[in-house]
Amino acid sequence: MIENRETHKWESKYWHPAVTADAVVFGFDGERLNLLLIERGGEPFKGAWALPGGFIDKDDPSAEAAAYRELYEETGIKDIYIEELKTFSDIGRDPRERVITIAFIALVAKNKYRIKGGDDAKEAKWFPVDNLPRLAFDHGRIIKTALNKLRQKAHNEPIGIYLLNKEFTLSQLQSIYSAILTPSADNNKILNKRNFANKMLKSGYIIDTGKRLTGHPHNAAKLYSFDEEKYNNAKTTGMQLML
Amino acid sequence: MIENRETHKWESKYWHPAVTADAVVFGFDGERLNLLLIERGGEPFKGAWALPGGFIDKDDPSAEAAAYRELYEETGIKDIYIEELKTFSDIGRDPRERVITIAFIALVAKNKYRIKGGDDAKEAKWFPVDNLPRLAFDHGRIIKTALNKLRQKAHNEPIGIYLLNKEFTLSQLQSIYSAILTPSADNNKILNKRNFANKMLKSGYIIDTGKRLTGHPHNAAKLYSFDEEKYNNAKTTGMQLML
DNA sequence: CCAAAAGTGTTTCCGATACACCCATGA
DNA sequence: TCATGGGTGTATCGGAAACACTTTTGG
Repeated sequence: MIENRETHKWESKYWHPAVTADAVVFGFDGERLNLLLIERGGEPFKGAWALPGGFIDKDDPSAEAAAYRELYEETGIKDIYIEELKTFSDIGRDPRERVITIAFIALVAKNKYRIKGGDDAKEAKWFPVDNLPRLAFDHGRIIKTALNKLRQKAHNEPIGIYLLNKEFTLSQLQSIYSAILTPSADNNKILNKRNFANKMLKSGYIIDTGKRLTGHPHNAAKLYSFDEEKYNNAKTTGMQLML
Repeated sequence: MIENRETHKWESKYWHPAVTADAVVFGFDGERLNLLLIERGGEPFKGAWALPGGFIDKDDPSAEAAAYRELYEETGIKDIYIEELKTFSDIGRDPRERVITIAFIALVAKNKYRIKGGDDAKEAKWFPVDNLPRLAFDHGRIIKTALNKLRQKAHNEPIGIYLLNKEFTLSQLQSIYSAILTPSADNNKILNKRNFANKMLKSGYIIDTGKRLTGHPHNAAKLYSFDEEKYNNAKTTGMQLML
């Protein structure tokens, strides 16, 4: 959110609302699913934490581009997976004026970035999804919606990929799925190492790089990468992709 | 879209765009998937066909409510399944001014309504999805997106239900899935009567009403209904719902 | 030498699929 | 009586799940 922009004026037959683009940014710390939030410096909800985002500018090419821009300005994160979640348009979401929010889900390889406070020196910080601070506006509801969608998607799409580095081990991938699906019943199915590996490798777009990850007191794990092209083919051909 | 509203004025630090709520309304004529469109009476795109919808009013409780209201005003349809699809926010979507559109998918039991022209006497009409007229704005793109999502959802959710009356036969339901999934490869799987029936009945939320549909030169088909409560339970418990 | 986690072979079992056949009805 | 579509029993096959065992490495 850039301050000190000149004032905008309108006159129209139709009402024009304020519109923001906010992102629910998920990361993975190796054990739990995390969420990137920004501490609010001013009223309303001063001191509470909010989703990265802000008002769409008339020069933003699209809402998605706005979410991307805001995220970069506020946290320095870019080059990530981003996808629309849902709009939130109820009356009373913001005490100042009516605001329509277009919410996005973003998936980041968390360790790839050292989060810095944004341009305006507000603090950005990762929180485990099961231990969130006080949230501003209706962002708690947005996060809940995002979590549901993420869990849903985990069944059909290889989203875990986007939370890891380009090269990853199967157990890293598996622990992500555990973290995402934890409250769900079908936990046990995934927990089996053997079956998880089978499913991933059979899919055809998890590629063995030949490299291995060393440095722990046990067998060196194989490093895999994700073949996006093969995945896209599979996606347009048939279905039944993940777990 | 109600005309003759008083003029709105603003002044704000942030830009405020015009926002519409449009619905991609699907129906089923017993054979093919249909789409409800409205002929445009004025410029731009005069004579082309557009999705039902219009500008969100400041009194609409939400974007979804606005889509619902517009649909009712323009076609008389209400009490239907409606769900958000995606927003479309590119520059240049509307030649007059920048417009952000929140698009919805609606599913209707087509034969339940006799479509009348709306308040403003514009014509509303059903078209088979594979034979659409000239479309206004970027509505062709929106429809394409909606079709993809519908096909996607058909695999995981019992959406076919919403295109039929409260009571329906299994073959009606099956022909809907054929119509939705037609271009897809896994057509053959569904085409088998036996397996389709098995899958539906095993799910637990397709209930035999005990009644039967007579009047054709063959066996009277059983009428089923959809148990929404059981479905919602199944949904929150596990997954793997449909085809 | 042990603990911890990687990696892989194999059996079992259930569910999806395919096929087949009978039934009811109106023309 | 016949064409049409509804309804249902069941054998087969493949893939998911469960289990078990070996391997590697740092402490």
